[in-house]
Amino acid sequence: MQQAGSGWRRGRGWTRRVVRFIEPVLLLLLHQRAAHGYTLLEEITSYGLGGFDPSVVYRALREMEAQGWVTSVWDAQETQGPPRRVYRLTVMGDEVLVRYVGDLEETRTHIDKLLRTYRHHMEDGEGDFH
Amino acid sequence: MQQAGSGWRRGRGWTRRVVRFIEPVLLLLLHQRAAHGYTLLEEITSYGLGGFDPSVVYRALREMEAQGWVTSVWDAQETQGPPRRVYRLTVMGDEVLVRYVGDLEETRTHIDKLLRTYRHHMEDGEGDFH
DNA sequence: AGCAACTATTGACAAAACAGCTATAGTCAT
DNA sequence: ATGACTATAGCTGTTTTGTCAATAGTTGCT
Repeated sequence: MQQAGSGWRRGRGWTRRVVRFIEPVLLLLLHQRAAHGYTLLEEITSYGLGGFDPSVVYRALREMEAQGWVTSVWDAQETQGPPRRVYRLTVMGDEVLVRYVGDLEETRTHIDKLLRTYRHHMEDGEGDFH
Repeated sequence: MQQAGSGWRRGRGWTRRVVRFIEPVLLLLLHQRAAHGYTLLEEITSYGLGGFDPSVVYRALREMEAQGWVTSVWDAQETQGPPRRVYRLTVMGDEVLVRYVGDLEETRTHIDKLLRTYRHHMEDGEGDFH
């Protein structure tokens, strides 16, 4: 417990924002189209994720497959590089995505409330510290 | 790794939504007014937190005090029950709150993007699974 | 033929995050 | 005194998450 600065988010990786955010993001991307791990690795950057080690994505995919949310097959067409797995959403994965969406809507509601309360409190002339 | 149902959020506690969400919530509440741990424990429920063990809140408060974000004194007026600590935001805590707010705005942006993409994809007639 | 660069995947490890349980203790009403 | 309620702190175990290292196929140079 060091006292460096205000201690704001000391440490390394801070790409994470919401608990298990990578799962709904991957499910959504696979909901749109089947894809390889490497492709997904690039696409998740649009959701504020990424920048971290590829193993994070591959692990998430493997775990989701173990849960039955996605299936994978080796890509038939050997485009370039080693054989790649093509991940595809299952019906169960589709259901999980729906639940994740509902969950994230709730999360957004709470974040919104915090942000609104903060701004509202600021406007009341409490902007200056005590 | 069990296969119970779709495995949706199996386990115990799931009050958590955003990483370290309890910290900005506590900072915001203390920004509004100094308070006791027990009071805060009740107030955080409005932000989707709570339902968990009180030790979670007290631990968070102690850690934030160690970081210098809050200070505490024993309450002079012995209202009822054992002596209570009154927590108060420090200037540093105020700064950290500002950064947390910015961080949460960014988080909300990403959640919004996911939710928008999902709905947009649904409207395109992809509502039915494959 | 050899090697670097790129694509792809997996496993092991370490640290951070987090909640539950337990212990302690003061006050108040019965 | 005893149980209920308020209040705080310490310990422990699990989950989550990120980094590093290992393996390996393909392509393009040289």
